[in-house]
Amino acid sequence: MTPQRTPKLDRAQVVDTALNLLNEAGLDGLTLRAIATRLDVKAPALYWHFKDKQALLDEMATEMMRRMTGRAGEGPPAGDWRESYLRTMRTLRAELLRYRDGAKVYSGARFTDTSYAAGLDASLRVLVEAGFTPTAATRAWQTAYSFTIGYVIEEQAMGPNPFDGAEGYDVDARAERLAAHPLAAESGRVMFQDFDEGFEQGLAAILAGVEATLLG
Amino acid sequence: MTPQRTPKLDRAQVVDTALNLLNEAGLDGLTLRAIATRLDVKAPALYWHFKDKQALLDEMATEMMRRMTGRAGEGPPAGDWRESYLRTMRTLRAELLRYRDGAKVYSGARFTDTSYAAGLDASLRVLVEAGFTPTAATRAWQTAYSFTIGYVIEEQAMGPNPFDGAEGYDVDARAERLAAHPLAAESGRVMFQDFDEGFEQGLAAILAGVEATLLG
DNA sequence: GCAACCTCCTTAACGTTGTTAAGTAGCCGT
DNA sequence: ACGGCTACTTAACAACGTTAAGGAGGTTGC
Repeated sequence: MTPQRTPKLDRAQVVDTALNLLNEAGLDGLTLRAIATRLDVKAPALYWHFKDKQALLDEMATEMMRRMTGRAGEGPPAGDWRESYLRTMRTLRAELLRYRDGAKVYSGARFTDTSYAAGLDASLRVLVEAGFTPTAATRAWQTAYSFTIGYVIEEQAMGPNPFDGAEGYDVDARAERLAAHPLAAESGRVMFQDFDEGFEQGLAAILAGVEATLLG
Repeated sequence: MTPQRTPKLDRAQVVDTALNLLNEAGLDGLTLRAIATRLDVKAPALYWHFKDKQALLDEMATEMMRRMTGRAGEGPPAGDWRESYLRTMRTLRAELLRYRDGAKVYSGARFTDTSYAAGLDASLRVLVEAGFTPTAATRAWQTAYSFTIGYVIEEQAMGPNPFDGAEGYDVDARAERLAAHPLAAESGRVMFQDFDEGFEQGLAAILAGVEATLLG
């Protein structure tokens, strides 16, 4: 009589639904009851599959990471280490941007398995084969990684929201408030307007600096 | 008879108490009721001074920023732009590290006034006077800023907690799990062990890269 | 000298959240 | 046919952010 309910529920299905809901409702709207309703289930049912909400968030972050490393292998093989390095970080940013508050969810979580290790290992190996010591390769990776996370957090907090139609930070109003500090006022237009360019220029600078200071 | 209650309560006092509580109880423990109890007041009283909890968090972030820019002017005057750039970011990191979950609180908030503008303007002016265009100066600043925020978020999530005695991420256990990926395994020891060095090396790389790619 | 008023707080309560306890329908092996 | 596991439901709890209503205490107007 009831239309037909999916007979079982598994972790992957919960995670997928939660990621979809994240995009539509944001991190605030991502409640266990809302997720459960989408799955045609009551909230406590989720506790059969996850220890608590944080475990679900951790699994969501892990799934984001899996999709990211899955995507990193696509396309023509990267030429030198520079191309590989840029591509890894661009893919990371793109994946974080695919979800509303993606960077916040991602940075607040711990991975639930070691599936990230293969991708990380491959990225580091490219650097080591190009002449970096293992330590220097790690520092190079970590530097661009931290930059990307920090950048996207700011971007998702301040930029226009592609999921609902929310406007971004009002840079003109900001510039007016800061009229007494012309450089600071103008900088808002640079920082909060073209996020792609800001990311690319920052990443290019880091690449150049890593090459100059960390490559043996 | 009662020991003596401060007769009035003002925003600054609330913010100061909240920042202290943040260090002792963490972001999870930072509830309006807990803050109010410390101030010898009931929770709804806080709504007289702040529109809602986010407004209090915004004010806390603004206060952190004020303490940071206040501290940035100390010490001998910076020599060249490089020293100024490094000092600004080191001060930012140090201030974020002074509070438990400091980077999370800071990055999730919007400033409540324009008091940050003077410090930002000064930092940018140093760069412009050194030959950066205003746009390039902004990008240079933004790159190191994003890196610092992202780095400290990771640092406070994974590192040992100086406030309670919580141990950091178990790097040896991690290395064991990742035995199949030796570079990834070893990288954990580099990334999660000496956070000061990781920050300094990343910042040095960014400085060099910014000089090479953004300085006219 | 008293009433009106504003400031700043309290008491009480509401709706929502994550989470736990206890029970139950369906299936599976024996 | 029966016990037991799996996967859920119903009911409830404590804690949270927040709002409504009211009250104590000083200040002002007349």
